[in-house]
Amino acid sequence: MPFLKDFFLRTRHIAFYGALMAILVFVLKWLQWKFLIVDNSLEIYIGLIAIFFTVLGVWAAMQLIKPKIQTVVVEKEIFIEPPTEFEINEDELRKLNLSNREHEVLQLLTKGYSNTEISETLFLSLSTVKTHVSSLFVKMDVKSRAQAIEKAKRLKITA
Amino acid sequence: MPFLKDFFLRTRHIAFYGALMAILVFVLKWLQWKFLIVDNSLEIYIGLIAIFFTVLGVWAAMQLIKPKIQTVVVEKEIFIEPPTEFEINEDELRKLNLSNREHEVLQLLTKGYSNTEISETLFLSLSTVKTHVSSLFVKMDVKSRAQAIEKAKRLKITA
DNA sequence: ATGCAATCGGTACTAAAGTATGAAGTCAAA
DNA sequence: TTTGACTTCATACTTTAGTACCGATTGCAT
Repeated sequence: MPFLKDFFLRTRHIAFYGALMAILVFVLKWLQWKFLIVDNSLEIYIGLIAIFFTVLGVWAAMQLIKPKIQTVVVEKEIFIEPPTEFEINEDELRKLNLSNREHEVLQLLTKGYSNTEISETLFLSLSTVKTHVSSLFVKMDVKSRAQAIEKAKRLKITA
Repeated sequence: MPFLKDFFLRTRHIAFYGALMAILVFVLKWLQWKFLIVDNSLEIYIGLIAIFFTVLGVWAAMQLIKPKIQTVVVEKEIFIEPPTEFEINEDELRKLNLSNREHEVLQLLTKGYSNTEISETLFLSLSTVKTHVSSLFVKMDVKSRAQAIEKAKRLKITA
């Protein structure tokens, strides 16, 4: 019973437990006297005792049970990038003020996706993709997807 | 009292607890009868009850509170060479086996130039540029200038 | 409630890209 | 010299990209 050992090691709680026991004795004595008078309520008395000590036991156990510490090792892959530190240029990206959807489209566009491929990937109509792409070009100040890809790569605003 | 909720949720233990309680009632009745005869041992009786239910409470709590597991996630950094196609530049470029003119066209193409702009820059006809671009796509195994730009940038085969 | 940006979608059109095929000159290597 | 790769250019065609306008809905902030 390792928790008992821990229990006695918690010396700073001994005084508290002592006091608790003292109070308990008083309560029990009172209950004992009262129910001896009433006499036929011994079952109730015992029941109360049982409930009380059950709760006490639960409470004690909760205090004493130390949480099991489970160590999970997660392998975090880190790619070495010899030539340049690959960092997305958040500043430049923010300057463009792209909407979420436009940014998604840009990600695929810079991977060489055609408008049709983008529409199939994002479950959009070709029309919608064209709309997003056009507004992208305006915001990026380019005139073709080729320029958009070149600029996005140059400014490192894509993953 | 969340553990009470859990207690009732553990339906497969209900039968066991029921049986335990039945046995307990018998024991109590026997103790009650015995100590009512002996009468002066009520304190011992109560003490046994208290100890029993304390132990019961502790035991129950230990059974029910075990899901309290503290998980510590430790990230183990594993360094991985990025896809070995990072032989970069000259090697990959040579693999493509591009002609001089094709390489020139590729340089401009990856800068976002249109076919017309390339033709004007290199003093070629639009037709010639298209020819070069088409053979470029074959050699680079891509299907559009967008893919060509993406691949060229990825393989770092452009200036 | 009203305005606004974002999102989605459409039609219609133009521009550009891309394919296929052929022709012709150059130039180095077999 | 013949062969083959490279280069140049052309025509004809299909496909994709891009532009311009439009309408509808949603959600958010004033």
